Amino acid sequence: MIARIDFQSGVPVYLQIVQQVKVAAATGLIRPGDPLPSVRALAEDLRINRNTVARAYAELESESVIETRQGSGCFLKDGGASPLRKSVRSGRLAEALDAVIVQAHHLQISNTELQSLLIERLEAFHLRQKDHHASRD
Amino acid sequence: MIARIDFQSGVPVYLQIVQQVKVAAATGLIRPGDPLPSVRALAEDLRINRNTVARAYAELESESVIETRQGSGCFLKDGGASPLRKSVRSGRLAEALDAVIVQAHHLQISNTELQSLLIERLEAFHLRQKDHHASRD
DNA sequence: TTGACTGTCCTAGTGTCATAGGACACTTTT
DNA sequence: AAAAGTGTCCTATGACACTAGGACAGTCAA
Repeated sequence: MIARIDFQSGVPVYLQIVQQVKVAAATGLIRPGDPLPSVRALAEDLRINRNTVARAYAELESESVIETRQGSGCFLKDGGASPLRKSVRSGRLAEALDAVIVQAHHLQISNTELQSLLIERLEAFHLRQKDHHASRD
Repeated sequence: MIARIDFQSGVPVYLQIVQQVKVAAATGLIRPGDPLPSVRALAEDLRINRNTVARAYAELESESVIETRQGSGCFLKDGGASPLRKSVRSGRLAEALDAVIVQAHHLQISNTELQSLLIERLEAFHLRQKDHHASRD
């Protein structure tokens, strides 16, 4: 199962799918070339409408995360050179980080704690990557 | 001016106001006890409806960022002890960081670059804080 | 008290999200 | 060629979020 939907969260279902596919790609649960579940199959698993899954996949394709081939399915793209310039990519990430910094302030979490937490989460991610790698052998 | 609205972004206007008030509070542009612009005044400045501002302020009050007094106005609260336990607060921040990590992966930005960028943004924040502090003297 | 300010409630219009099902084009397997 | 799988497009519908304007309620100073 590639995704779990939280209907209480208020986050649109199709965006939850988008995010979780990205996580699966980032952790190596799915790899470049791997097929994603078919639109109908995933819709049935999650008990949602085909069109909701289709919308998520369309969004992922527009972000160059996946590739869809009419009639055969959707596949994870290999993360070859991003179409965006480095400065643009850094800028986007900077915006996200700024938001996290503000959130940390209101959660009364210090800058050093924030940095430690980032390292901790990065290590957690690395563990998941190794885990997925091991289960392929 | 405490906020600028981007009508193209797709982010609800009231959430943009919420976020920017939090930024203003975090950087010290406004301080505990300071009055916020009145609902009508800010609405006129931003050329949006009163209720949109009112909703933003209601959201900020529910998060204990500001305090509203019927008839007299809205004021920034002092960041006294958060009602949430430390573990809950760390957990929330961890979720936000996880999202950033995934985003970084798809932007092809390495872990070390991510850590450097965080430090860079923290320093930028610190500069803004000192700047606002100086302009009060 | 009066007037001008404050925030708040109520109702309505507009758009988005998700659901639903039918029809279509394409690919792969039989 | 036929069947079964794939993604895509279309329309309709219901629920909810967002924005907006009018009316209302509390506060403060002249």
